[in-house]
Amino acid sequence: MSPPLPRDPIADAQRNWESHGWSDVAAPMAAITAIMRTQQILLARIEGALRPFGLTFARYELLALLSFARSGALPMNKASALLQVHPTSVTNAVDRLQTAGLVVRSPHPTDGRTTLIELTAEGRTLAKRATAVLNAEVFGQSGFGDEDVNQLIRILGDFRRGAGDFTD
Amino acid sequence: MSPPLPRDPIADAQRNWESHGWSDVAAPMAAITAIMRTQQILLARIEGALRPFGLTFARYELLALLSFARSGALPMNKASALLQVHPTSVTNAVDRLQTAGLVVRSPHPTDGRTTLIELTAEGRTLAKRATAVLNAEVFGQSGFGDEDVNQLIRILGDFRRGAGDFTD
DNA sequence: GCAATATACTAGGACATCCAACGGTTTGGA
DNA sequence: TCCAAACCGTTGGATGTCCTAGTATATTGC
Repeated sequence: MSPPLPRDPIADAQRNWESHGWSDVAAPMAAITAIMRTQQILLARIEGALRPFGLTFARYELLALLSFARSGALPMNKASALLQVHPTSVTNAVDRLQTAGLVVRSPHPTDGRTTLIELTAEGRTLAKRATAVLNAEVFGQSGFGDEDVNQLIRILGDFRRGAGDFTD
Repeated sequence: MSPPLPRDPIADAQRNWESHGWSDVAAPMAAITAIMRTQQILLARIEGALRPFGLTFARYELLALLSFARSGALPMNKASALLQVHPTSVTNAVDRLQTAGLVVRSPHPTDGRTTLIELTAEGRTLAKRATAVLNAEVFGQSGFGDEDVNQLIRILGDFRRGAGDFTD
């Protein structure tokens, strides 16, 4: 951990934007930059909590998604759509999870094109243990106030809907 | 662009958390996951706007930072601290910017350990043009309401201060 | 029924990030 | 004064993401 800076670099950037005649977009610039930095901080916390399990965030998300599917199995394209990541990223994650014995690939019974990803028993127990740690160490100590959490869910939900993630 | 999902996958995840007895951390989980996804969307927009200039977001941030330094030059460790990224990331970015003729490395006049990064004339003009495009295409059309922007700046500012980014 | 189109996954390359480790430089305490 | 500790930037290795292209399978239209 490097020591804290004496001043908020994003607030400084916002002031720089304003003094250069870009006042109309200075605030959105600051908000977007803050989102970038916040994501970086949160990702580091999450990956730190998952490291003892040999998981990354991408692989954990896939495990968690499978653990919520009633059958414990999903087609790869479905996983790609629900996680909002590129199909190649799913392929990469499945490769490593399969090597670790946490999931297995199996052919789709009727559609020869699609591949099913299925949780193994070890995968299911590891997902449960990893979720418990994430809940305790990250989500339970997020640093956001309760009301701020609700604001974030609403603001970012509006944004994601507007960006075409979903229609609700 | 894949078509929008019929339902918000993050809201579904929040419901799954609640139905599994993790109601106390379901909301922060949803907020944090939403930040992850929002960052992904915004990063894709930014990189799309910068691609015509041959810049990535990391390289643009460095160019912009240098353009605001009065002398147009900064030590690498200073840039690393202000951008909140690892020194190796700065090394990587400087390598590519220098190859593109946008910055040059120069030795520090008094401290033999440190290297100064300095904007070239082309680097300065490219930074200005790229900023204009980012302002017009990304920051000016963020999709966040004015009041939401202010909320984000405050909420994420509080979070970053609490995470040790700065003391203000 | 067969060709054309669409869909699903894989392969290889480009980038960025982090970590661990390594020489070169500076600083501060013995 | 001198040597150990701290600091600075770079290198190499591992991960993850995206993109383009290619291969195999399904579906559609004539």
